[in-house]
Amino acid sequence: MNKRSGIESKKKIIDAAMAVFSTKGYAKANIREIAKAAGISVGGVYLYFRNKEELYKSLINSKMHYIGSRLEITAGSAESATEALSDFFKLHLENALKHKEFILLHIREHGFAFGVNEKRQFFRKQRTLIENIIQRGMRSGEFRKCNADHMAKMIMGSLRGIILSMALDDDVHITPKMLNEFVFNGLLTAGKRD
Amino acid sequence: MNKRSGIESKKKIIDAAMAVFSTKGYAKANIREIAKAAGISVGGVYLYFRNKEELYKSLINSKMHYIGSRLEITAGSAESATEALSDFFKLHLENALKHKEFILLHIREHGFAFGVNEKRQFFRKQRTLIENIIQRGMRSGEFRKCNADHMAKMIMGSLRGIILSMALDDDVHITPKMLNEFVFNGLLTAGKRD
Amino acid sequence: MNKRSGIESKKKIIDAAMAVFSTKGYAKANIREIAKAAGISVGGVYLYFRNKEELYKSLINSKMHYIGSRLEITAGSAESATEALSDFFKLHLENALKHKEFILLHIREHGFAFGVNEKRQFFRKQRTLIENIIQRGMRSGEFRKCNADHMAKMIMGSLRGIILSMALDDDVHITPKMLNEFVFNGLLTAGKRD
Amino acid sequence: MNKRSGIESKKKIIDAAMAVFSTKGYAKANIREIAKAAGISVGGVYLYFRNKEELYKSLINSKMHYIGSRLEITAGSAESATEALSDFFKLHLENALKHKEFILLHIREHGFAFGVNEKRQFFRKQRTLIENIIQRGMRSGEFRKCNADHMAKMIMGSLRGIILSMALDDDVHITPKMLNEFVFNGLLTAGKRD
DNA sequence: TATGAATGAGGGTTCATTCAT
DNA sequence: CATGAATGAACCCTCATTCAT
Repeated sequence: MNKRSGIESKKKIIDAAMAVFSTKGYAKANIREIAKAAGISVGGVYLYFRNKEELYKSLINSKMHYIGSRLEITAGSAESATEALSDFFKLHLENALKHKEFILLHIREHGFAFGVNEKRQFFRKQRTLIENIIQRGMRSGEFRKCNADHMAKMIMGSLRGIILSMALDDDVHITPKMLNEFVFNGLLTAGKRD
Repeated sequence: MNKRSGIESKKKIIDAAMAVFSTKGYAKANIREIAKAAGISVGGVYLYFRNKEELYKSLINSKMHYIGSRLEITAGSAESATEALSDFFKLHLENALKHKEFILLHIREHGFAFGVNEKRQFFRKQRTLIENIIQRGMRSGEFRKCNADHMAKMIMGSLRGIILSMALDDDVHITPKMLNEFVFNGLLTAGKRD
Repeated sequence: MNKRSGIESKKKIIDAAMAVFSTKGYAKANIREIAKAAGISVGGVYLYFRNKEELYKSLINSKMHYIGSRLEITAGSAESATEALSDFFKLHLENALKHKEFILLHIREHGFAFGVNEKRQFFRKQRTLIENIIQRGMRSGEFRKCNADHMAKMIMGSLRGIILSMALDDDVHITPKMLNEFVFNGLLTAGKRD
Repeated sequence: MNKRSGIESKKKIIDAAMAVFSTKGYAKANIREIAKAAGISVGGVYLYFRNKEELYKSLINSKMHYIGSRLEITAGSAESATEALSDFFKLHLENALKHKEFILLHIREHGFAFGVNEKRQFFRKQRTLIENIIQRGMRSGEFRKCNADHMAKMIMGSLRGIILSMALDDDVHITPKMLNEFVFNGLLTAGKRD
């Protein structure tokens, strides 16, 4: 019965839950293990979270807000669309490395269970960000003419997939530079492009 | 009750399991429901599969082999690298639409539970396919010089992510044409490319 | 895993549940103990009853219907109101002895938990029966003039209390004859009555 | 926080416990709620009562002694047995209205859990009181000859049941006058009595 | 082959009780 | 005296798995 500040305990639980949930997924994760990993009793978990679902949702939301806010802030301060998109990639890849386990959990349970709407919103927001950058790039002549909506969807999808690959496959590591080159230049030789 | 051939029963179970697993995920799916959906008794399932895990793995493998083989076969018959890659995309996107529920299951449980190695192998095989196409394209002068390994990883990642987006987000639908344009031409105006 | 007929198992559970519930009350009774007493596994209980509450309600209802129906049937066949009431008492006291443990449970949880309405209805029905007999008795001149509604309530209350006493206090045993004498004659000497 | 005298706190707890226990029954009542209702901390409860059981027993005993003593005192001062019994009924019915919630708790948990002996003793004492009154009445010629022990048991049982009905069924309200009439005169027309 | 009743370990959750402050 | 975070045993319920038929 070590006395800890409530905030400290809550934080410990969140960290432990993150580890366990992302390793096992929501359904297979169990409270006993989370409690143990947090160095707290089973009942202790229920002091801070009403139930398993609440704990999970709280986890997802807080992390998503944290990441989301960081991504938003940096988007505006770029000089050109190219640079903005480049920054966007850089941030996402950095985040991917930093929150690898969250990414896994996030993707794994996406579309299932709860918090679906929050997740969908998160991705949609990111997509809108990209779309805006693309339109800016087309206006400034940096980017070729294309359907910004479609392009944004593809780029966001690609980013997601690349991040997923990095999280899942140990031998995949994509740097911002590589990603830039890929997205900006495409695969064809200059002369072959339409 | 009804005498069925073993193969018939097994097939029914697999189909039912696919539906249930992809809807609920591995952990929340339960044998009772699968049996019911297959029109068979609970015990009947255990006549064909040693346990839940076995059933799941068998599912993943059979589907993965089926899809994988179809993808492999068609890869060789293209006239140019550009066409080969284009075909590859087309096939994958078609598959994605056709086996949407499998894709979801596949991604959801990827990296967790069992069958991880089989899944990894599947993706690696696909990556190698792409890598070969890229090298062929570079030799023929179709594609610009780049690190084929890196590029293959990025393309495979992108493809995965785009397929994932299509499966998860109702408002995302990417056509082969859109994907070609994106991957081949990149985002920059012709003049801006390096 | 002894194979029993479903009905046999269900009956065993009901008997065991009756014993445990009436000994401990609803809240303190636990499924493990009921299962054990029924010679069945915990999960087995849930094969026949959706949950603890369902088991309890099923118990109460079936028993109440059984007892209620027996009481109803015999009420009509009496020659006089005196005889009818006398029969009514006899039946209730017999029931009390026969279903002692149920009586305890019934009273204990009355007004609490679930099945309250069913219980209330049961008592109200009994009261109406008595009221009818009283009115018949007053019409025939057997019974003195009184408020039938009030009288029925008092008689039903008395009966309940006497049965309760018999169930709770080991040294209380009331025979139909004693009860008749009490209810019919009252306590006063003949000359003192108004 | 607020310094209170121990006695004040203890009283608050007892009142709160009475309310909660009688609403939910012993098993479902919980200390947290009692503490809250008493405006005291959880730990505070344990300063005055060793545990839940102790609190409950203390509750029952104090209330029972209080009620019991009031009933005893008034019993002696009656001029006739008829009046004594009448007073007895009046007091009990008054008590029933005044301590409705206690009655419910009392009956509900009677025969179970703890404090059984105290409860039994309480009722036995009341019964003895009635028995004495009956014998006095028979000696004075007020009451007809009967088995005083049996009669006392029946009267006590009836009283209990009537009080129970009043506590449980909203539509039952018995006045002392009604009860007197019932017990003293019985149901039969004067001429029909034996 | 096929059935489905039966098993029992294990998971989510509650709550009486303790104790550092 | 008083607090309330922490504990952990015990409860209800689920479900993969078995096996007598």
